[in-house]
Amino acid sequence: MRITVETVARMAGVSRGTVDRVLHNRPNVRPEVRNRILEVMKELDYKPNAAASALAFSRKTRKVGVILPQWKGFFKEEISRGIEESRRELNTYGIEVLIEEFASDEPEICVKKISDFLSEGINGLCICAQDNSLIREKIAELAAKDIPTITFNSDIADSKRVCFVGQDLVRSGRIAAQIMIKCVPNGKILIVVGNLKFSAHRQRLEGFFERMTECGFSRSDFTVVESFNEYSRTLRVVKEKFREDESLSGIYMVNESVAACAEAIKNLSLSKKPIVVCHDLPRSTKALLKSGEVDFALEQDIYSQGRKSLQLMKYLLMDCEYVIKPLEFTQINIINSENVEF
Amino acid sequence: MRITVETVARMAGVSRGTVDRVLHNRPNVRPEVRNRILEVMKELDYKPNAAASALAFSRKTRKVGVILPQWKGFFKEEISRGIEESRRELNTYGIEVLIEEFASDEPEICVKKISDFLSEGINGLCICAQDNSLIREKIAELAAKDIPTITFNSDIADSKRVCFVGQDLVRSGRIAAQIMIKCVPNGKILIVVGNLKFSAHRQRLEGFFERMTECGFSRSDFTVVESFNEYSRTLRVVKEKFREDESLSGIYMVNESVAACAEAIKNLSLSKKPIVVCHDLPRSTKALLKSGEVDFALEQDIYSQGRKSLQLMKYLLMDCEYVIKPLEFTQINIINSENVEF
DNA sequence: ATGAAAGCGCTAACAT
DNA sequence: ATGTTAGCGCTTTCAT
Repeated sequence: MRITVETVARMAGVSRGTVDRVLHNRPNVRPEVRNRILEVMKELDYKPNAAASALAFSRKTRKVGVILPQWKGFFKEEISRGIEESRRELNTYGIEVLIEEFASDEPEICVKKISDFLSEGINGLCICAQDNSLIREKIAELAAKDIPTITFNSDIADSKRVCFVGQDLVRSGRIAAQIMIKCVPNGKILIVVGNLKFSAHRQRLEGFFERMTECGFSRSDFTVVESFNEYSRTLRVVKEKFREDESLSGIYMVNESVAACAEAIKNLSLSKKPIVVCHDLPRSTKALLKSGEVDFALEQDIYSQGRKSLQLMKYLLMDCEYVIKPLEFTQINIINSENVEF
Repeated sequence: MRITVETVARMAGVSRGTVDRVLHNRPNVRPEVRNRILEVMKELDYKPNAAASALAFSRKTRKVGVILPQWKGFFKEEISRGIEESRRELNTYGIEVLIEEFASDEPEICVKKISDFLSEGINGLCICAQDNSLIREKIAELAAKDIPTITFNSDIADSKRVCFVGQDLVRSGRIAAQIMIKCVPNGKILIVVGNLKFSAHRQRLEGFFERMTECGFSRSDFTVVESFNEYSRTLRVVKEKFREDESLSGIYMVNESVAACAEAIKNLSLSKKPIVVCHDLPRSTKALLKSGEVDFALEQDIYSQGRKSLQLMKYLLMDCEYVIKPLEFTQINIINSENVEF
């Protein structure tokens, strides 16, 4: 015999309605009755049937808003794929997913979009946006109305968000360092960082230096340059640095212009190609791994980030017992020419 | 308005029952009616509600048998964790999961267990067992009775199984080679293989040599020894080889005695520790990664293998449109000291 | 504070 | 070959 709410209700001498109230920590149950039901549930090892939950829950429809930066290309595709996959599942639960994009340098527009969502009556928000005080305040406003926010891919620190879903940046830097240590045990390393104003880039560097220091390297083993994520500038500075110092035997790319770095190295026609470690895995980087111009890439798994944030939102809306940590880190995969997937 | 079987049925001027028949490719629908329904479904972009499916499907209960080798320790724990997680979900679908273990060197016992499952009336089988003709025949017998079999972790080649869920062994060897190439660009490499009679070990070696050759290495750059997965023997041969040839600067471990290799190297107190690349990630190897005795491990993700095989079995039993490939490869992760999880 | 009952979308048995 | 109908287990009004 299967154990259902009915079984529990009968055993506890109450109705299904009351059992349901206990199951979801809802009010209007006498404490003694609540305890009795809790005991029966434990005794029978009762587990609610997720399919039945979903179906019944779907009677009342809810809405979740998703805000994305108006990017194009790989990042957009991957994050959309994750969102789309979850959207399907959430629909099964009667949760509608609304998606809006905004130019990442216009936080006012972003806030406006959130306001619009609010008038549409959203019950939760998933947002990928650069840290900004206007947005931070808006999240506080939602929180005051009991509308949970989840940030993903890029966190809005110290905001009233429920959690952040994304990469552990410091750790990703440490992983990169560890790879470098094994491939370049004693040469000098060039670090090309996009922009030291970006906290994401700073955190990666921090992790990288942290691990390098633990392994006995010192600051003098590294040369750091900022590329400001511009192709031509990157091309130029990388070439310059290699001409200045022939002993450079590794490059760590903490920036978005991986292709420019690769190009620079190609142009230099060095006697020994330096080891290249970079972050993220757009199609261009996949090609560079295959051609051998990049040796290792650390993947963000943007797809999972989109998916997981909506998934967690679902739990939130259904008040499941699932415990959500403030930082929900996604896996960091090490990719080389042999385990890239196209 | 939500699009349900009802919507489709009305639009096509038929009943829900007929729509359901079309949805699951069941007989007794006139071809013209079937086509009309198919068209309406496409037009409305109808997607069945998974929760409702699961719930209704669960009315009739089915059974799936799982056969595992009687191993202890890490492998067992991980595979069980995967099976257990899926078991929960399958229960939601009214699918009962029966689990049996057998000593891996006694295929007769294994066949007997399958027979027992058969009398219990299983509707599908997931099996992890070494390739063996007795088992292969048994799988054919099940197939004749329309009971699908899925092999996982270790395949039973050329059998009537629906698919194999596990690692792409050749590819895992290639990934190992690529790491070696970057860490040991011109030293010699010692390859410690468990047993050349194991096709799994041979396939990994094949992939390794394949990639090495592509990159200009030749057979003379490698020394291969068989360890027969015995601790003391491994310890001895590894020491021997290093004493014979001081230029060895990398070890590729295609065997189960990673700890023995690590021990050997420690004992030798070489001036420069060789780079160590190995397969699988039991707790002992995690510790060796942390301590720096092993540099890279290629993870099998045994957990996912257990989970995925039951997941696919569910699709099979529900005749979903999901397309199952004969080889369902699981991800191969590269692990170093900084991305191990304990 | 608790109970009763309707219904979520689908499947399968039964009826036609 | 097709239609009708009774649930699957849970949530949520509405009564009491």
